[in-house]
Amino acid sequence: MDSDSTTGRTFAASPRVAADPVPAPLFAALEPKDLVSRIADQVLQAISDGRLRPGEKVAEARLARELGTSRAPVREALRLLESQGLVIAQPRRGFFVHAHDATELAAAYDLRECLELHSAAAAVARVTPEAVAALRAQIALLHRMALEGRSQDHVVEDFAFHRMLLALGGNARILRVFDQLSAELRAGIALVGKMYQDPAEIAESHLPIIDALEARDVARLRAELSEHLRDAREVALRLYRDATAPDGL
Amino acid sequence: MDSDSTTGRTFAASPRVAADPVPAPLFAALEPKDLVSRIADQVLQAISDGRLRPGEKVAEARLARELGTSRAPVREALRLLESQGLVIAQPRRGFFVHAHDATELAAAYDLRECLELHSAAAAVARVTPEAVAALRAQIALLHRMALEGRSQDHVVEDFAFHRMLLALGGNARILRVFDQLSAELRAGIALVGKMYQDPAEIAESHLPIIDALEARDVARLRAELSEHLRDAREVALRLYRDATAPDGL
DNA sequence: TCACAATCAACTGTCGACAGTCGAAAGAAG
DNA sequence: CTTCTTTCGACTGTCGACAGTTGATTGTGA
Repeated sequence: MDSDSTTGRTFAASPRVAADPVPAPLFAALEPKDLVSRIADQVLQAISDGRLRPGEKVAEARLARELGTSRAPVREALRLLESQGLVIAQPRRGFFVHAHDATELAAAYDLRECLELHSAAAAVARVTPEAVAALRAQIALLHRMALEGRSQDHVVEDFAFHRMLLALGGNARILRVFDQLSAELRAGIALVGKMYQDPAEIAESHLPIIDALEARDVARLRAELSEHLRDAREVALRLYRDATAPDGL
Repeated sequence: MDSDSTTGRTFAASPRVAADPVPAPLFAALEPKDLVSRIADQVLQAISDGRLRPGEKVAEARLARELGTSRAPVREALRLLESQGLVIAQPRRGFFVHAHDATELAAAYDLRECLELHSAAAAVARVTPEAVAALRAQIALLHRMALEGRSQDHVVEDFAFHRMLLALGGNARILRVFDQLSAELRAGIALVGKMYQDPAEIAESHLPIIDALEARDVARLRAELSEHLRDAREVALRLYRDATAPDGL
């Protein structure tokens, strides 16, 4: 897995894009073997994998038993995920995996478009040949995932690509919002999983974005991103409806 | 206090702007007397008031003693605030009030501009005479705060105005990000507190925004917002530097 | 007086426990 | 056989406790 821990407590940014003016730390801080973070990651994984389905209850007592810990760290981990919108707490009833509706999904994509388009200007201003190379490498990776049929990883790396783009913008705060957002969206996408658009085609569709970035053409970059994201939203919404409609009837 | 609980667990949106297509609930859900939320609000208040200064340690044991509760709910509340970036947990060391630097402050304002400009288009499309009236009423409130010299409340209501504007956009997800963001910014602003720009002038400066909105002129609204926010950022950054420089030397 | 080591109080991470609550299963009444 | 009531298991909210750690204080030697 290439993205960060996605629990909102990001310890180190992706090292592939030297976007921030940080002096490139030689050593990443040892991940403090934080029980809470590990539990949060486990639950996140379970949601992303679809082992925990939307609306399903996440009983802290049961989770603690299975993980072999006490309930205290489990509760804290769930609160962490709650603030990210992945689970919601109903007082005296427990935690439940957040079940999104189409409206929320659309809103999330709208927010995503907002962030990415805004960052485009800064990205163009700060882009370097190395960054472009890294982005192209990421697309190559996407292709590989497509060929190997690893759709789950494909989604992950797709988001990683967009994250790199955002990182180029240099706004760490925006990056944090995107991380939260992508965790949610990935969880939503996990629902439909296999029946995804042709992955190779998706990989392809990122190339015009890189081209526009390399040409330092803000308007074109914005246009390409806008179209790309609109497509992604379209696909996601359609898949969402397909996945939920049969259950509803 | 007019804004919501700002702990990220928003139970009801501001009722003054009928932006969402929600059927206007007659009764707000009774606030579940959630110990965790109340503790989080207390700490948030303390940070906003400046009783807890940036960088200061927030000892959960001490907090629990003073609040008369056990440490468990205090820890959960602090985790909640951690995920909002208001405090940071250092493993085995405890929680500390997040001390922003100028870069982060600028990034936060950048994100804010991103959200508000993006929502402008939707706001224009969905604006109603009632919404405009509510916004004008809010500005009147701002004026009153200015006259009465209640600068703390002035800041709160200023954010409330912008929140109303965003609510008009109809994207609940964006609203959530803004709520987090404004909690952070308010905490930062609380630092400087009294020496704020002329409050009456600030209240005045919102009027062109409403005019552009009423005229349903997206471009003008964007321009006005952009200028307004750039000013706000300028002031905030200058105040920040003034407030921190003397301490540094 | 200053640098360094031993000491110690306070705090964090985690645990197990208890009371109250919720929802489902079991049982009674029609 | 259905519907309402009762019962019961499992779970949540909160608490106090214990072990290990941290930062500061005190004490020691030069």
